[in-house]
Amino acid sequence: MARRKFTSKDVAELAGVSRTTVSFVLNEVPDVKISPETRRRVLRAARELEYYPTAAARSLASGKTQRIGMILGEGEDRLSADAFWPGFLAGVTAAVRQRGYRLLLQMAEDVTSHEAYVSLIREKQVDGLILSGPRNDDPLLPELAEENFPLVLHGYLPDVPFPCVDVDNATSARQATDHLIDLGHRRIGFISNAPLWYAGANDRLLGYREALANHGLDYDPSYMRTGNFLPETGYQAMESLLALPTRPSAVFAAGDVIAMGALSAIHAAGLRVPEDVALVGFDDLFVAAYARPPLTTVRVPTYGLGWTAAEILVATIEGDSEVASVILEAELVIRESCGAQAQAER
Amino acid sequence: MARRKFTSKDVAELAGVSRTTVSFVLNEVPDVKISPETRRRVLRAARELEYYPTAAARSLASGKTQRIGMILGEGEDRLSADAFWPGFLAGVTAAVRQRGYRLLLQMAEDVTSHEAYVSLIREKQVDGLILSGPRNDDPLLPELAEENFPLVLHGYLPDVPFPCVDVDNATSARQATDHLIDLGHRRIGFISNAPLWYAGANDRLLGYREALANHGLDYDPSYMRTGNFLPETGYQAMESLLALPTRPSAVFAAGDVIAMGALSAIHAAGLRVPEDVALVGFDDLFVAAYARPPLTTVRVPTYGLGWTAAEILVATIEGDSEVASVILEAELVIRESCGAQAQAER
DNA sequence: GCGTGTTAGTAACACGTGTTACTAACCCGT
DNA sequence: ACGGGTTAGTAACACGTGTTACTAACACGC
Repeated sequence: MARRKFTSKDVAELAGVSRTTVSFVLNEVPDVKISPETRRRVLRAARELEYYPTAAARSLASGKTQRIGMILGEGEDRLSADAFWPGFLAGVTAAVRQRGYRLLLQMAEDVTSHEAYVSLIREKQVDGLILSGPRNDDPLLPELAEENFPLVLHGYLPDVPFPCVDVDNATSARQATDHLIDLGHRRIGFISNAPLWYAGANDRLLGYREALANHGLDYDPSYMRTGNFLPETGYQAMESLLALPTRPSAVFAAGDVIAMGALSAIHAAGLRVPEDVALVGFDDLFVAAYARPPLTTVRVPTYGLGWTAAEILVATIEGDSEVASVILEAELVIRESCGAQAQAER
Repeated sequence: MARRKFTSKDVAELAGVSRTTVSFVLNEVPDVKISPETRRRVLRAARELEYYPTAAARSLASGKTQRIGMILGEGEDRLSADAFWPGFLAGVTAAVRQRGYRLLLQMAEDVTSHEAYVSLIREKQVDGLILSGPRNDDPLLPELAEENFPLVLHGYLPDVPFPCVDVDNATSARQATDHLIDLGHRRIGFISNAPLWYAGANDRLLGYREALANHGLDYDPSYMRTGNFLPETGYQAMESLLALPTRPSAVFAAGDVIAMGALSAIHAAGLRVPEDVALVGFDDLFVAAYARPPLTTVRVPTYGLGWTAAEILVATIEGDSEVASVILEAELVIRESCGAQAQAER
């Protein structure tokens, strides 16, 4: 059967000191005087017994859990299709571990029901929370702000009292659209990656419109479609764009999953990419590089976003400083679907 | 500032009962008599104070954490590329949540160092563990077995005393190869998804060889290559296969990521899929359906695997019964890269 | 009226740690 | 020799819950 679990009391007895001393030594409490000799005895005893302090007892006594929570707010169908958050999660776990924390992962079927994370917070399961894909109508956010609960949002929201971590969606979308315009396109369609009440989706639309405006092009709403995470929605959106009297010569699909659906629709219509329709995506998922043709897209530093979010959260928890939102750079990755390479060869 | 956190003592006072009674009522302890009247008073008081029991205190007293851990053992580079585990993780979280548990996620840079999860277990952070991609030379496994620590392995290992959850790699690989043979191919190459000391990778090779043997075909080692998770390794493997004096007419790439790399290599060599080289993958990642041509592959029920692993683990923890390993079915998904559709149209 | 159950509830201990307030011993200058 | 400061360490309480052993009140059969 399971061998006996040793407690700090056992360590204390073996080392011939009090339990208090054991705690002082193992936690390296500053400003407390312990002779090198006893310190050594305690460490040796702890090692000999393979002593690990019980997490629950430690939490209870100290009020800290050394855990942070992360809520994935999107539906499960999206999760399976979305290659975004593996990188994000990898970044979070790496940063969190380096700082001596652990990660509690929770999925919420829809973001509106915050049932998922109130209990996490109220039960004191975690010291802080990373909230991914939040909506600003969540009534719990102001309350948590008032309590000074450590919270970091992934996905920028205006007018929230929490630090946000995100990519500059508007600027990146503008650059992607600029690129298509520079290649000579004038009728450029847009397919959003998600409904526009997602701040990120809306920002990408704004960047697209800004690029048009900067080049004296009118924004024509009939060239705009909204996707909804899944490739099928991209397929339908592109189908409908291709059915227009004068179809766009290029399309900016503001998400690679959507772009993959759009790509299928173009091929299904018997058209070629980029000759008949140029295409640019967003996210640089794994799939983008291996599409036919390889997809020009905006590379989002998922790992960096995760790492940064976790860093900020831990800093907030430990009161290191006043931390603010961080906006990371995204980079346009030019492959073949936009037609730039073909044009360059000419 | 943070509003005062209420304890069960506060609930007891408000309801005019003892703290013990509060505990009995809220935990619905069986075989204990509480009058409906007081039960109602307690529930009302708890609701009024928005009482949530503190997780740490509960764990300490009961010895249960209501948490399970999960270790992702692969390198981070693989994680970013791999669309396998989002589905798996979604399945785990869903099952776990339904059973009233939470999920602690931990990444281990390499599987051999079990440093990552000994502390999880010894600190009693979790009641049980799901280990993904384990190796059977881990010296800690026998020790944990002796302690009866609840553990479920994702990825089948022979001769381990723990329940495993996996897909039947050998059978599925055999079926995939059968399919190519049925299409008339005789020179069929093989590229593994990972080094062969991964049990899963080796099983897929065995299935491939079994199919050859069943049809009276010789296994020719010069047609075998080992991939290593990343698409580049698939690219190189395929390049080297194409350079053979008589190149294979079909290739079974035992992982979609590898298959994508292989696909690139075939195109780069100026050859067509499936006309010049037929290709079959494994996993049915998101990318498979959107490759050009769409990839014929083996669909692995990632969500189901995750769900099942979690179910088994919780059952083990709660001592529900003696549970054994579960092998789920994988299904061959026929698209275009194998050439079956083209052949059917003829 | 009296033992025997049953009902409804409670007092008290256990869980394993962090941390504050206190002390005993020793050093040192005068 | 003696007060004041430093060193090295400890006793005791706090954290918030689960749970066992106990009791007071009441019903019931005879």
